[in-house]
Order: sequence, then C-alpha cells, then structure tokens
Amino acid sequence: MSTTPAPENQMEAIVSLAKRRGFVYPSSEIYGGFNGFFDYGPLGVELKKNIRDCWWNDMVRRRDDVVGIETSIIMHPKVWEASGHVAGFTDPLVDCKVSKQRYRADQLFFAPVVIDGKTVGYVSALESEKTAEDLQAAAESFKRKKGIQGTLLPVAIRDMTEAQPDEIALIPSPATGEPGSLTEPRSFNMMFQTNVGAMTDGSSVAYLRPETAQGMFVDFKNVIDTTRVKLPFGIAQIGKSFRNEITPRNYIFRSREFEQMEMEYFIHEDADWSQCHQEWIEWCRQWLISVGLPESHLSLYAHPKEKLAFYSRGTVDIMFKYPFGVQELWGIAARGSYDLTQHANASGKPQEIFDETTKKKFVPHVIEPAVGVDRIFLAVLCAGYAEEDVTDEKGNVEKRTVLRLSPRIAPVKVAILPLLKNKEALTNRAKALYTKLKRNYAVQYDDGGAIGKRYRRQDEAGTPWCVTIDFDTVEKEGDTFTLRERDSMAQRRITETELLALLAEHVY
RNA sequence: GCGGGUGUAGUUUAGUGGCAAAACACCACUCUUCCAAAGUGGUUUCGACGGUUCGAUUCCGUCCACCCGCACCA
Repeated sequence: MSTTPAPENQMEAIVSLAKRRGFVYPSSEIYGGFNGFFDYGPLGVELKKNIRDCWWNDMVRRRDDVVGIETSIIMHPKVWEASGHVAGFTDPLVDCKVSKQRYRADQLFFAPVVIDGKTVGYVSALESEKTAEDLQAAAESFKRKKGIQGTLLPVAIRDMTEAQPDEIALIPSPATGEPGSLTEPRSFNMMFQTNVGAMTDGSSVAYLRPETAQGMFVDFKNVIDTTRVKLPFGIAQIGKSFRNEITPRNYIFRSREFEQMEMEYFIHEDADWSQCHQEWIEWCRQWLISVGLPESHLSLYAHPKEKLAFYSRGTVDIMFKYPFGVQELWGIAARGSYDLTQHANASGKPQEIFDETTKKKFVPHVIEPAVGVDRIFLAVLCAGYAEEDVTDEKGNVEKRTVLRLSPRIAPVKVAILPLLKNKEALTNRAKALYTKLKRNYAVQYDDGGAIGKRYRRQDEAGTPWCVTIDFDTVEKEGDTFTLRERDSMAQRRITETELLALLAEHVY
C-alpha cells in the first residue's frame, strides 16, 4: 500500500528531505537565511547538473539545428533599454494601509478640489473609461458635503506617480474614501542594479540580467557570421538570471537568483510560426516526460490574446501540478521579430538575413521556449516524492520514504554495497566494481550499517539501483551481483556486463 | 508590502525565569548472509540583536527567516 501525505504537508516533507539529504539548503543559513536565495547541496548540485546536461544534450548536441552560447550576466545597459526591461520592469505601486488594497500608481488618478482658487481637498479614482467624469463628480460631491460656497474649477487630473509628497497624505483612498492611508508610490523595478568600474554615479549603472534570452538576440549576428547555421535554427543558453521579486514564495519556485534554459528558434518571416510554435510545445512536453515528470501532472495554458504583450503573437505555458497548485513550468512564446528589430534600431546594426530566392533581406521571427532549471528541479522532487507503508516478514508496518527520480537525472545512478564490511572478499570485489563504474557514472560506495538501512538511505537520495556484492558473487560461478530496484524493491541477479548494459540504456 | 501563525540538535518534536531534553539521523567500535537489526560510546541545539531581571531559551521590543491568506509576478 502506498500513501501520499496530504498536500498541505507534502511541501514540508519535501523541504525537510531536501535539507536532510543535502539537496537544498537555505542560503546563508548561519546568518539567519536570506529571503529568495537558496544553496544546492552535494546531491542537489548533481541533480541540477543532470537536468542541465539532459537539456543541453537533447536541445543542442543531438539536434542539427541548434547551437549553444554562453553570454555574460552583466551586459551593456542599452541591451535592457532596447529590450524594454528598463521601462517595462518598473511598476510603481501604492498601498492603502487601511483597506490593504494595492494599486498601480499609474492607474490611480487624483485631482485637487479647487474652489475660488483655493485647494480645499483631494479626490481620487481608479483608471476607467470615465476617470475624468468620476473625478469631476467626486469633486462636486466633495464641495456639497463640506458645504463650501464658491466656484469649483474643472479638476486637473494627475496619476499617483506625479503626486507630491505633501499631497499624498491628503489624497483619499479609493477603497475607503478617506485620506491618509495611501503610501508613497514605491518603485519595484525587478532588475538588480550594480555599478561597473570605480565610479558609482549614474553613468556606471548596469544590471544583472533578468533573463538569458537577450544574449541570444545580441549575439545573433555573431552566430550567423561565424557558424554555418541556416534558417530555421536555434541558439540556446543555460545560465543564471536575477529578478528582485517583491515576494519570493513557494520554496525554490520563485527565487531572486535562478537558472534558465532558453532557446531562441529563428524562422523565416514567411514561415508558419503557428505550426513551429506547436511543434516546440510538444517537444518541450515530451522532454519533461523524458526526465520523469508524469504526463498527468502536465497541462497547457494558452495566454489569452488580450493579455499578451503587444509584440507577442501567442504564449503557451506548460503547467505543472505542484503541491501548492498548478503553476507555470515552461513558457513557449512566439515573439515575432520584436527583439531583433528592437536591437537593430537601438544599435543601428541591422539584424537581417538574406533570402537567396527573393533576393531580399528580412528580420527573422522567433519562437522562444524558456524554462527554469530550479522549477524542473522542484517538479521532479514533488513528482518523485512518496511515502509508502511497507510490511516486513514479521508483519510490522514501516514507512518507506522514496524519491522516484528518473535514472537520467538521479544524482547517484548506482550504489555499490558489500553485504558485509568485515569480509575482505566482499569489500574487495565491491571496491573494484566501484572503481570501474565511477569513471563513467555517478556511483556511491556504502558499507555503513545493515544492508536494509543502506537500501533505504539510497531510496531517499533517489538512487534507482543498488548493487549488493554477496557471498554468491565471490563463491559461485558467474560473478553475479544482487540488483535491487528502488521503485519495486525487487531483487534479481545480474552480471557486470548486464549492469553496464542497463546503465547505458537508461542513463543518457 | 499588509494581516495571521511559527522559530529549541542534521530531521521531527518535548520543556523551563535558575545544569536544555527525547526519538530518529550522523560518526566510531563490536556484531551482522539482503529491506531503516542489536549493543556500547560519541558529535551537534534554544534564529539575531536589544531591554526588564541577581539571572532570559522562556517575559517585552526590534529585526531576520519560514508557513498560510491578500496583493504583486513587464
């Protein structure tokens, strides 16, 4: 019988296991932790590296039409002006301290109520089709209620980004109608700033990249000039990105420093982008399945047209059912020629390709599958985590915690276990096998404690197979070991040749 | 950023204004012929800072972190 912990406890159990076994630690923990940042421990770094390697192998090396690059994390500040991040990543927000409502400052409007040339108060309104009328009506109502005589001037509308500090306390909250509860507009540009060089004035400001994608666009010309790629082709990159998230949440799901795997697939301007988009969505879905995510936990979400960024022709997210809800895992966006055009305009360097048939130059369009390594990491942990009730020979029921990770990404592929550690014949054979296997695979040698305990220890680490060197190995013909499978706990005898074949088949 | 909750060992949790504990884990030794065996020994803890107090892990304050809800997530 298998039991799954209730959803409200599952994240806790996973976080606890991840810490206990050395997958994920809170960042800077001895200083009390640091919100939005995480460290990956010895098992975690292996798992993460395997996720990256699988993606790189499948996306770059095993394809003829995708090449890889690695661009710098800090790029010329103009990159982010051209991409729209300097302007678009800023969202000044205003809070109402009484109602706890939060407003975008540029969508919250106000006006002074001016009677006989004297400002007697303020009115406010949210952005709508008739903001001006609303404010005018509010001003008239204000005048009536206060019983002030005189001539009311037409209201002069401004939004909260233009409010003077001494005005903010006088502007009523749209929620309560009373002044005094609104905060100053706070700017939340999500790009981390730093300074390059010795000077720290405005001229030296640079940004930590909030996405790796711009590297592919900025190096587009370099790649087509120095390699033999022909449309359609992709440029891929894996690397760290940084976003100063207002509220990091859900463990490593939304953190301030994270790792992206992005690919920009460039196609002819006349190509059927919709079909290409669909093909990449399916490719990504199959890839997720290939690293062990159950199809049942995956779903697609097409962004509604009216919510798309103006340059986007369509964005589909592959969603994953996390314990805390169905959340975005992999976004596949059709971005048209927006990015290359932006950089062409900003840099003055055309980003074009020559079409031999039409003898015309054009800017390619792009399909962008973008995924976070950390989100896949969390997904495989959540999907693989299980607690089972197992009954032993005496009828005792015990809990088994197991991490069902695909052999492709499991941090340890095989554990080599001598049945007993005080019998040299066993340990010598085990060490020889260990030495041989570790040249090509991540393997562990473990002779500590009883065999059952070692099996369970490997279960928690997600090791798909254990190989036990027993007396039959060294005393009987055939040099066979016990192969114990993590998921079924089944055992069978296997030769070294068969073990190598098993690994070659499942670890790729 | 707001409201609520929570911080004690690697993990899960007891407990107290006066020597800080248990289980599991981990390490060592003995033992052990296939699913968290047994014995002995051992390492490790009151999130940080300040206040009250003769004395604070405990009470108070501030901060930090984590969880839940709201808001936010070009």
